[in-house]
Amino acid sequence: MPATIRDVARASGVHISTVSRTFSAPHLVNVETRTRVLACAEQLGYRPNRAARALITGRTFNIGLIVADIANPFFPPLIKAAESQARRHDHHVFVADTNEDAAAEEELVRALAKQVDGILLCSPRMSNSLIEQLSREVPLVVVNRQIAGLPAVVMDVAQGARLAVQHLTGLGHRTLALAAGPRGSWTSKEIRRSASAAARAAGAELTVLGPNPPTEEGGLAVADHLRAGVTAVLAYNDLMALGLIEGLQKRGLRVPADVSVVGIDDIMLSRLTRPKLTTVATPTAAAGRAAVDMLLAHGDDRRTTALVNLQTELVIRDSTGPGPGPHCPADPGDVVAVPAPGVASH
Amino acid sequence: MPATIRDVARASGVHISTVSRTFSAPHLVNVETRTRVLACAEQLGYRPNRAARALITGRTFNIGLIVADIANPFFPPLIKAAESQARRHDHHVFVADTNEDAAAEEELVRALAKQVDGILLCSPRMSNSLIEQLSREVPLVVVNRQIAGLPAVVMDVAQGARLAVQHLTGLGHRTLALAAGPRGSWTSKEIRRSASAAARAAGAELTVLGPNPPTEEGGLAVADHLRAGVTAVLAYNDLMALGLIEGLQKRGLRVPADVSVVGIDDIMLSRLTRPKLTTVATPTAAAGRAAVDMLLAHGDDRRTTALVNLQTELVIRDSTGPGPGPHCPADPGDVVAVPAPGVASH
DNA sequence: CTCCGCACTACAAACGTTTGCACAATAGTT
DNA sequence: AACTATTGTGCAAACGTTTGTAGTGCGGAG
Repeated sequence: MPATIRDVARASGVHISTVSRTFSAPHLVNVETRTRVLACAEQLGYRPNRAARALITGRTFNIGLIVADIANPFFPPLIKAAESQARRHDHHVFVADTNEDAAAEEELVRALAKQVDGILLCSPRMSNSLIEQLSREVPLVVVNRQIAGLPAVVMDVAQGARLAVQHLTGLGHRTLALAAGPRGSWTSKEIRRSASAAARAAGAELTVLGPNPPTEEGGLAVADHLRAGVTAVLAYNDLMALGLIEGLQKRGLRVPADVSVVGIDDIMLSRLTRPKLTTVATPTAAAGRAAVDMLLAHGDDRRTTALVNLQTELVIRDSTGPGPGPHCPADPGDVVAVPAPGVASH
Repeated sequence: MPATIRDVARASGVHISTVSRTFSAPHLVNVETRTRVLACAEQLGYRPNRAARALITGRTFNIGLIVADIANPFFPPLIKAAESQARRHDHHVFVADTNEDAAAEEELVRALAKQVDGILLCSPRMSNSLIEQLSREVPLVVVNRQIAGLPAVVMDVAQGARLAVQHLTGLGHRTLALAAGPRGSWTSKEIRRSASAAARAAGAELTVLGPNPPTEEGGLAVADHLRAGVTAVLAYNDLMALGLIEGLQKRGLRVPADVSVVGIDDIMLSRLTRPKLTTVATPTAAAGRAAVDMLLAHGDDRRTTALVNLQTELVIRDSTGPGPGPHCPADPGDVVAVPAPGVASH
């Protein structure tokens, strides 16, 4: 029923190859035949069939986007940005949700592989080796994970975690806890590493609680396992931080009077809660755009296994306050900006 | 480079058609050849090329999902549910975001049409007639809009709005306002109609403010235009309600002591804010599942232009309190349950 | 006048599948 | 013994494109 290239050819009295070229290589066809063809195409409502085109060119003009959990407010801005950037390159986006399940990730990558020109793997929970193997089957850009030899976009959560810990120790907190994220999360490892180092450097104690599911419930659970004496907690993400606050308040502790809480991500949510959450802002939209750009540039120049490292920023709101120790203002110091390629230009 | 059906045929010493049938009609091929073929396929890492299959069968095993704004927390649970339901039917999901723009909707439907077996159009802003026209080009299921003759899944926001208004008038509020949603939203019209009727029935006054963008900012703006004397506001959605509360507090008004606020949607967010939001819960996940089921059943039996009307529910939390008038407990009355097909069975 | 190059277009072979049809071989009826 | 089913497989056409190659007609250079 829908018009094909053949219908257009018949209507305009040319061969199908001429119609094809009218769309894919206009400069090769005489201007007056071209306009005639275009007119017929327009009138018949002809739209090239991408499946057929993909079959012969091998390019689908689709990209896959695999996330751990769409319902986690961290992802939608990233998805949205990736999508609009993809559209700018005339691509469409398949979104898939793994429910934080490593096995589902592998299956989805394989299922999507044939239908897309490449896949954005966001916050993967798979092993590095599996990711490397998959990247041989389909172009891959990894987001929120750094793997040697693979193109990746990461947010500098290490820097963010350090700033957060410095902020807390600067406020006089000496006994800190880290509510870690899920097993398999590179980000969680980074945060742990960096937060531990920063605490040690400031002469504070930091105990790690976890792994936890990166959700409100995960944060709630942490509240129950918090040792007495802990006066400040850094959470793997905002959702956990909010759950944690909820849990602390349920137990009669006040935030930030009794316990300070810092999140990571700066989801929209965090501006609306009471107290407003102090958090490490991650540039998720920029990450989405940068990842798409890398994926689509990848074809031109496959050697470039680039790494984009996006700067994070500490946003101080109302969930952190002075601790028991001496108060010394944090040193905003050595923040290093690494602009994302393809982001600056827009 | 990737193995094709031909490679498998060669390896297992049969014709390609036999390989094809091994996957698409296993009962037609001898069990021992079948196992041999499957073994070869497995070993070669063969995965059928969906584009090629789509070309000849006309079925892509993909569905499109078009939403107004992924970053609006209302949508992710719907997307997630739709996706997992689609996967249960061996389908994948294209997600597209229109940025609340009617023109983008049309373009996206057309662009996706050839790549999918059908499209879920969520909260469309287009005109009815345009939607009807598009539904002739590609199978469509509309979510959050009721159009005669088209399959649709709607949430019974009319009922929800009525319950909300009854709740407020029952608390003694006499001067109400409705913060309307965006132009072109069927849901907003429904809410307006129903809320007005309910207010009239209770002898209360209800003024409509809007249209507004369905965002936090939209709600913030409404706070500035609120007439003195209004003691209760029903918002088009939770995001606006939260923005509204923010705005009211900025102006020194307390919620619910001075003004009561009710939202619609019950996004996760609403449980975490202070005060916790009283809201009309909409079963978004059920809607996503039901819509997918309708779309995929649609092929079997094209005559059934079904309508699924999902029940909503008033969730009373902390953002509503007594008004100036006499307090009379609301009548929970005539709540009608319309279970979604395909939901009950899972 | 001939030959070359140029601009344009037609032809046909692919891309990886599915599927109606024909054929062979086997088993079951008369 | 010659039939008819039945089962399994091969053959080839189709799906809607792209693209390398060949062919046409033309203008200009020699």
